[in-house]
Amino acid sequence: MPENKIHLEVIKRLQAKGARMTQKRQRILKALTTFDRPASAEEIRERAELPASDLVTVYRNLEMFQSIETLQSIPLENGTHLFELTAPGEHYHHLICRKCHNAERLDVCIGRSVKDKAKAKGFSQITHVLEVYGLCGECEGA
Amino acid sequence: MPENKIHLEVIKRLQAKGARMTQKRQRILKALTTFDRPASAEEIRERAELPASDLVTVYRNLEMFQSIETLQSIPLENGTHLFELTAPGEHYHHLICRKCHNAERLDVCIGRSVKDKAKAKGFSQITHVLEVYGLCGECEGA
DNA sequence: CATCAAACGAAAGTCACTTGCACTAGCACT
DNA sequence: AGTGCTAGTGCAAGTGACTTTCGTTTGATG
Repeated sequence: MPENKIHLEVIKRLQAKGARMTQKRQRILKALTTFDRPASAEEIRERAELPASDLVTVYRNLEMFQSIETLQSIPLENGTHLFELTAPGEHYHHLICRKCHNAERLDVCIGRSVKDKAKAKGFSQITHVLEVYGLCGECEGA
Repeated sequence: MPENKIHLEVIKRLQAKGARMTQKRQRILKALTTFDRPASAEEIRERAELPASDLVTVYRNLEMFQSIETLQSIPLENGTHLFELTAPGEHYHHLICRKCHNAERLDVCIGRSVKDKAKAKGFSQITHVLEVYGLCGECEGA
């Protein structure tokens, strides 16, 4: 999805929630579009050229983007997260280097069968996480 | 696997690492065998009848059990973890209520295909996480 | 342009987990 | 059984990724 279209879709979804498109929000969104891999909150803050004190604003906006289903949070093994823009309502799975945090998408998804199973057991509001961790070729030697 | 056999297997694996079977370690291991679902570090501490100040010992032992591949750490959406004994070298996937943290095992595993893909991309020491979150029937109403 | 809730900013708080260090206790070897 | 080595423990303090509070600013709407 081209950056421009993402932008419009986000605005539409924000309005539907009674939320606004502010300057900071735009900068954070724009920064997100420049990454070719999932990034940490701190990396996003830097890329958006916001001062360190604005990390709180970054977190609040990441939460907002998640709530309108255009951002995905990817858990790392140490309990922290990386973030990545998604097509509205979509999500992806990744192969992530546990050292350098480089990540690429994996074309596996077990969403359907898993969702059916969970529903059959009386669960609602079902989400799932599937991430693969390892050491990439470059990090293995070091 | 019966509790007794787990115990022996754990001792064997500890010895292979030059680690000891101490009293605290035994209590924590025993406590782990009494859960029928993954538990938090704090729950494990209580079940092992250790004082609050011994939470650090619990964490250290959980780490040890993970290193000998008899314990699995299950990430929750909020960045915390639940822990569960496993058959040596095995791991499981779960359907977890994001409110009450009740969890049951799911008989899905994508380990093989995922591992092959990751290896093909030059990764080593590959692990993966697959967890399904939702609201269970009981928690949905509340 | 006025209004007013959404968003922001600074500072302080939370909480799961980790670390440093002095003390204790398994285990191997007499 | 005793002794020495080193893993393990206990306490206290530290870490770090978020979260909350509250007064101020700002963007959409009329």
